[in-house]
Amino acid sequence: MRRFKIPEVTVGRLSLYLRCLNELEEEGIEVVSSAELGRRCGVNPAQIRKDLAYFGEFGTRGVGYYVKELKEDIKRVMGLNKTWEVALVGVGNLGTALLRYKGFQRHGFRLSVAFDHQTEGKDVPEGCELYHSSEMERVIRERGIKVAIISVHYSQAQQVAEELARAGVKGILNFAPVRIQLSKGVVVRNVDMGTELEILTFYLTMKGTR
Amino acid sequence: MRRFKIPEVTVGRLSLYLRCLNELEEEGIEVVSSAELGRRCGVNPAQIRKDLAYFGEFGTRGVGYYVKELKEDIKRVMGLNKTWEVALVGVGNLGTALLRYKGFQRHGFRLSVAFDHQTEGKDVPEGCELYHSSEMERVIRERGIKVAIISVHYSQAQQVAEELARAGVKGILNFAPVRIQLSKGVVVRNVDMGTELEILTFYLTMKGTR
DNA sequence: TTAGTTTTGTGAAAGTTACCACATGGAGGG
DNA sequence: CCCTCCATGTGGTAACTTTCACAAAACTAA
Repeated sequence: MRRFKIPEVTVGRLSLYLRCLNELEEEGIEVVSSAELGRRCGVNPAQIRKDLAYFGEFGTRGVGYYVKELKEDIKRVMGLNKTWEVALVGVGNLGTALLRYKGFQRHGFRLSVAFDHQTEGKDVPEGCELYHSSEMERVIRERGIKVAIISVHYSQAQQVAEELARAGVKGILNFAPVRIQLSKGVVVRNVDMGTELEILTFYLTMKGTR
Repeated sequence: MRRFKIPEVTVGRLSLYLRCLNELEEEGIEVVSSAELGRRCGVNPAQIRKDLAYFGEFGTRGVGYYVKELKEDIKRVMGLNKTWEVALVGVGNLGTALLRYKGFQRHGFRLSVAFDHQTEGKDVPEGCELYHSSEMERVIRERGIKVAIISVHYSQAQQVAEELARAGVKGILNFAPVRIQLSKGVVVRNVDMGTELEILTFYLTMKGTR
């Protein structure tokens, strides 16, 4: 079974496995079974094996998976064996926090450029260059950046996304509470914190909390 | 068809419909069909009707849905007809940004207390009180807060979650890159920005970008 | 009242995703 | 070398989600 249509849930779990494998490696564990991995990250063992089977055969029957190897295999499959340059658009509260967020680096992402309508008085971390929005298309095109984060006001998100697409960006992580509509060719993922909280309160309300 | 087990995707879409209904209301549109609503938020009309059917009959055949009514119905179903007090734990980069994020208020959430190990020199917005972590369990219990956001370092997330659960919190929105494990009775939702970016690069890699 | 139009609510089909259960094959011991 | 043990890889099935398609209902107009 090899690379056809991979469900999104599977890809999300790969990322989860990766994190878990990193922990195992830190603990000095060299081999892990799908049963143990499943226990650790709360996924059914058969599920794990099926997920991995989309991409090849990584395990050894009767033994399990070699932690280091599997980790590298998943990274390769997900395109994480190289560093990705990422552009961030919208250096407000959230944008600033994202720029300073250490987690991205750990995953092999480098937020190397940021854009805003207002560059005065904005403080970006070292290694990141701040440009005025009017330079966005040019800079992104010149650097060949393929991934961008949108953290602008929701009223501008759609427009910014379209501009990013024109500049050659192929993947967008959108924090604005809007479902961005783009012609295909660009992958958009939405992180909507308002919705997340609402899903939470829904379940609390169902269970009669409060 | 009425309240049994509601799929999580359905709940997420309810939140989406709500946002769309707000826009319709602002535009002065009073009635909307599932077809039009579906077009606007990119969801199949039958899907919308099925989603709503879990909770009752809100439409009028041959007419559609009254925007204002449906909005109120969805808000009621999701428990959004009242304000929820929310506690935030971990006032670092991300925590600070979340405290200042205006989006939560719009959805009827009030971040009224924040906790951190280090309260000196932290600047929280008006209307929000900052306490030392050692006070967390007491303050949350006294105020009867049921919802919390975790934005601490991942190494502390599990422990904080357990403490929150002891304090009576029933819903947790976790921004730390860890799958929190709690005995049932508490709903946990994870927002993992690293994973989101990884899913993005996976699809770019598949499509041969770069 | 009746005929015509429109859009809901929903049973059933189609399409996905998760899980079970077991044959398969590698590893190690005797 | 063979036999046993063990965990993978996978066919089949169950569970769940989405979509189709149409009867039922409401509104309109004559």
